[in-house]
Amino acid sequence: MTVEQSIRDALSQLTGAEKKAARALLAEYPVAGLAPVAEFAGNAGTSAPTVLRFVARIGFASYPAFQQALRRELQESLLSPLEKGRPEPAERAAPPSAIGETFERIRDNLARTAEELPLAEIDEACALLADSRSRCVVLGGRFTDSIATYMAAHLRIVRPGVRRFEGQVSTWWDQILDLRAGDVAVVFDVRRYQDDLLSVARGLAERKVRIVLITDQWLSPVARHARIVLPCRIDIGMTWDSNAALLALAEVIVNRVTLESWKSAKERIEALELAHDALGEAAD
Amino acid sequence: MTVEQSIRDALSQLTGAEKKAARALLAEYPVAGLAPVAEFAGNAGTSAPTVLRFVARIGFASYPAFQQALRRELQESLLSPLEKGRPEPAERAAPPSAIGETFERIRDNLARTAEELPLAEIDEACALLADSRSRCVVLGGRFTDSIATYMAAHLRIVRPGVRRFEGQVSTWWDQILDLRAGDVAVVFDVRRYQDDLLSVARGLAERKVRIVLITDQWLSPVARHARIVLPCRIDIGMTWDSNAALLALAEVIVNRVTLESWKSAKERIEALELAHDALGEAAD
DNA sequence: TTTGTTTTGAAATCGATGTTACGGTATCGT
DNA sequence: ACGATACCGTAACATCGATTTCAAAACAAA
Repeated sequence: MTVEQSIRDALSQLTGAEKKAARALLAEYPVAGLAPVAEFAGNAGTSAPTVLRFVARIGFASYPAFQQALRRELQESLLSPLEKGRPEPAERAAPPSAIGETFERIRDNLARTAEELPLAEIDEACALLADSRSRCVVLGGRFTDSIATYMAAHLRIVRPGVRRFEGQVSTWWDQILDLRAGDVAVVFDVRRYQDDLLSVARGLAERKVRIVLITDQWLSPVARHARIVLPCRIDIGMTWDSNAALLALAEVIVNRVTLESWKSAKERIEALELAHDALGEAAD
Repeated sequence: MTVEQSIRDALSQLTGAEKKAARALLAEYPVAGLAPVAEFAGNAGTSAPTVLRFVARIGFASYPAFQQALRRELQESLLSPLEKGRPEPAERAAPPSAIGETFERIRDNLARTAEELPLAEIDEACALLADSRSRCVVLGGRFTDSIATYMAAHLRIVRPGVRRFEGQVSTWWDQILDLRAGDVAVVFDVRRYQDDLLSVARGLAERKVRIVLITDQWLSPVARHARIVLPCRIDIGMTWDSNAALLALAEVIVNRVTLESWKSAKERIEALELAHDALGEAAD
C-alpha cells in the first residue's frame, strides 16, 4: 500500500483542514511532503499541528517516519522506468527486431556510461596503474571475474607486477599479504554485490592498498573503501544485466595505460611476442 | 545548471571523502539528498561535516537550501516525465577527450556489428543452444577465453550440460572425448588467431560437434569447421583491439536463449537463487 | 623516515523543527 | 438560544538536526 493510496482511502474520514493538507500533498505528490512541516502547512493553507494530525491519521508515528516512507517510495518509482524488478520475459515476447533492440540498449548503456563517467577519476586510475613501482591485483565477482581476468591479461603485458586473485576466496587472504601500502587493486563488483568481495576490499583498505572500483550505477558497497569509483550502466531490462560497459571501460583504461607507459610497455610487448613466436614455431 | 551537473563538474576538485558523498548522491539521485544530513552521511560512508562541506562546495549556502533546490528540481522533472532525462546534446560540447573518443569507437563497433550480423545465423545459434538435450562447451583464445568464461557462467545457469574447456590446452583433447555428435561448441577466436584453437576445432568437427564461432570481421580459420559464424567489429585503431562487441553478442545470445527456454530456465534460476540465499544465510 | 600540510570525523554548540498543551472558535443537536 | 462537542491554530516546549570547533589522522614532500 503506497502512501498515496492510504491518503485516498482515508480522505473521507479527514476533517476539513486535514483535507487541505491531503490535497496539497496529492497536488504536488510527493514533493510537498518532503518539505518541513511549517512549509507544508503554509503551502496547504493550514497550520503545522493540522499537518501532523493528518500524518498521524494516515498511520504514521511521526513526521520523519512519514517523510522516510515518501523517500523510499520515490526512490523505487525512480528506478522503475527501466528497471522495475525483472520483467517476465513472457510479455516481452520477441518482436523480430529483439536482437537489434538489445544491441541498441547495450550501446545506449555505453553512451550513458561514457557521458557520466568522471574523467578525472579515470585519469587518476590510469596514473595509478601506469606506475610500475606499485604492484597491482585484479579481481571480480561471480560474473565480473571474467572481466577482471580479461583486464589482467592485458595489463600483465603492459607492466610488471600484475596479479589476479584467483582460486577460492579463502586463499585470497593469503594473497593480500603479498601486497604493500601503495599497491593498487582493481575490483569489479556489480549488483547482487558479493559479501566476500566486500570483506576482501576491507582487508585491502586496511593494508592501505588503493582500490579502483568498477561497479554499476547503484554502487557496490565496496565503494566505501575505494579510492576511485567508476560507475557503469548495466541495466538493459532483460533477465541478465549487460556488463559490456564494464568491459569497454576496462579496455579504455588498458589502452590509456599502455600509452602512458609506452616506453616500457613497448619493450615488454615486443619481448613477449618474440617468446610467443618462438613457442609457435617450436609447435609446428 | 542542474544540481547533478554542478556535482559532475565539481567532482574532480572534491576531496576523497567529499567524493564519497557526491557518489552516494548520484547513485540515488536525488532521493539521497532529501534525507537528513546524518542519514545521508551514513549512507555515503562518511560524516555529517563532510557532507556539509560538500554541499557548500557545490555552491549552496546551507543544507536546507540544497534540499530545497533538489525538491524544486524534482518537482519540475516530475511535471514533465517525458522530457526529463537526457540533457540537450548541444551543451555537451565535446571536451575532445581521448577517453570519450575511444568509447565512441567501441560504440561504433557495436553499431556496425549489430548491422552486419546475420540475424538468421543468430537465430539458429540460439536454437542450438536452447536445446537442452545436447551438451554444450564454451572456449576461447588468449584474451577471448575470459569472454567464453563469462558466457559459460550465464549459460550454465540457464540450461544443463554446459562446460568450459579449461586448463592446459593439452587436456582439452580429453574433454573432447566426452562430447557426442550433435553437441554444441561455442568458440571465440579473434585475430592473432591461435593454432591450438584451430586444431581443437578440427577435432570437434570430426566428432560432429556443431561449432558456433564468434570471431572478428576477418574471420578466424576456425570458420572452416563452423556451422555458424558470427563476425564482430573489433578494431578501434589503438594498441589493443576491443572485444566489447563479442561480449555484447554473447550477452544478446544468452538473453535470447534464456527467453527461448524460459520455462526450464526460470526453474533453474530460482533453484540456484534459493541455494545461493541459503549459502548467504549460513555465512551470516 | 620526519616535517608540514591537508583532510577528516568526534564532540560541543546553536538553531530549527517537530511536537504538545491549551484556549478560542465554529458546528451541531437540543 | 444555549450547551456540548469537535475542530483548529497560537504559543510554549523538547527534541533533533545543522553547523562549528578542534584535535587527530592521513597524506605529500623533503
